[in-house]
Amino acid sequence: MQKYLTIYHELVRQIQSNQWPESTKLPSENELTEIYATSRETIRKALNQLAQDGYIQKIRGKGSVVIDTNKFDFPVSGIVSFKELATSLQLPANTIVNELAIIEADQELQSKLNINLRDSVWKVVRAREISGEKVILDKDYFNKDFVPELTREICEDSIYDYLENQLELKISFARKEIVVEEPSEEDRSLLDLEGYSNVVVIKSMVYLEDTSLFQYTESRHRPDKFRFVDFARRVK
Amino acid sequence: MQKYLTIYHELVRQIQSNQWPESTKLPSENELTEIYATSRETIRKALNQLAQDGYIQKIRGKGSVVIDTNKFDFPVSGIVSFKELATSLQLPANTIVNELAIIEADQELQSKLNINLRDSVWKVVRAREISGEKVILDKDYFNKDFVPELTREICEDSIYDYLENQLELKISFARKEIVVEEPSEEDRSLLDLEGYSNVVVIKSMVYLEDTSLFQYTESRHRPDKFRFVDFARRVK
DNA sequence: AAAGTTAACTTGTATATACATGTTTATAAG
DNA sequence: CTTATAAACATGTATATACAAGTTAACTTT
Repeated sequence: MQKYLTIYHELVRQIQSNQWPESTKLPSENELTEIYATSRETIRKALNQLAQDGYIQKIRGKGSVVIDTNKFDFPVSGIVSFKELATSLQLPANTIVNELAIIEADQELQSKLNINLRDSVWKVVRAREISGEKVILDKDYFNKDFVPELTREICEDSIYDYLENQLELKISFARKEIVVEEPSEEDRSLLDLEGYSNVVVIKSMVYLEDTSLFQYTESRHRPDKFRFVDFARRVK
Repeated sequence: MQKYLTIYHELVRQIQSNQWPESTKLPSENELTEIYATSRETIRKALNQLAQDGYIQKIRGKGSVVIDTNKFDFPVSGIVSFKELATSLQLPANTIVNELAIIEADQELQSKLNINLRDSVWKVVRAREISGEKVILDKDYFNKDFVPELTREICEDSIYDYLENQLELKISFARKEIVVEEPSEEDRSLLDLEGYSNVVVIKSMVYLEDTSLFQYTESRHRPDKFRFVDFARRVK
């Protein structure tokens, strides 16, 4: 593994375990250079990643200050599977597979997945139950060229785990859009909507390392259980 | 100005003006090194920033592929003032200042701004009108230690412009949270809610370069006019 | 005691080099 | 013509050096 990523993960672990508490400073770049027996540029790569991800603020002349990472605030930005999220938050979560089928792309899917009309597409509809309430409906569509096979077992566990570790797809980046919509008939029948008159919808187009678009997803949330947390930097 | 940022901005401009269309490749790092008469590391800094911001995908052995940047999709992630957003989207926008006052912090503000009870805080309430409809209510609170003075004129134009260019505050990063709430009485009276029974609320804590917290903001949106667009990378 | 100056230390930028690793193209062998 | 090999080229990582610029603390001067 790469040195700078190893150091990055080590420092993340240390910050999360409160070894460097909030508003204290990390060792200086020169000190870290000695601690990890490496060059300053390698340390700087790790520190810049920490700053990018909201763990530290680098201040010229002073050092790297640890900033408050609310450990229970889970960043829903980024690309994170439901299983990863549930595991990391220790949620009592459960997945119900409502539908698993190969369909032909209609005009809408055609544009969302950038394929031809009537191309084959995997459609997966899953309800996510948290503390016994069905509050999220995930509708996934996969270009069958990249995902030839899918089973109910995979969908009940983790599709991303299968894609990355079995199929060895390199999932790289996504464009996301969050909007509020009226619940569809499907939402009403598959979710415990409790009378809420809106759903929050996260629409994602997910790309592989070679920039090919392989997945379109709509994640439909009951509004009272929806929470999106983000870290942002002012652009220079 | 720094070379790598100059090159970054130049390449952003070129991509946005379609000089390098989507799914074509930028010149190689070595070619860019010659074009800009600089070192490869400097070029790589600029390219890594482009990748981070979703303009290109770097592929080892191949090159830097331009990825589709929907120019009309404005990223609401990041820290962007309403005026900057309206200008860049060429929106017919207008700001109405409903309230401008110095108040004493109550318990809630105390925790949101990390100050003492009864410390002085600027409170600004502004409705944002787009195409003649009041669809966003921005409630800003500023720690008076950092913002001693505010006028109605500043609030009608751009507070951020004033903070950065007049007061020379270095706005650096923010933690954001998006939730859906029931409209308050204030929302109902100051917005054109048109019967919508929810508002989307973006709560932000904004920090300066030296990690001091100086602003808390609630941006309250009518759900049909709310749209959040984001670019995300899968973490390694 | 207060103010100014310097020295040491911090992060930021730019450059250069070497090698690793993945991709493509041209060439040679069968 | 097909396959295998090698060369050229692409990005990725690690290291080293030099200097710029902001911060802090010690020291000197007044």
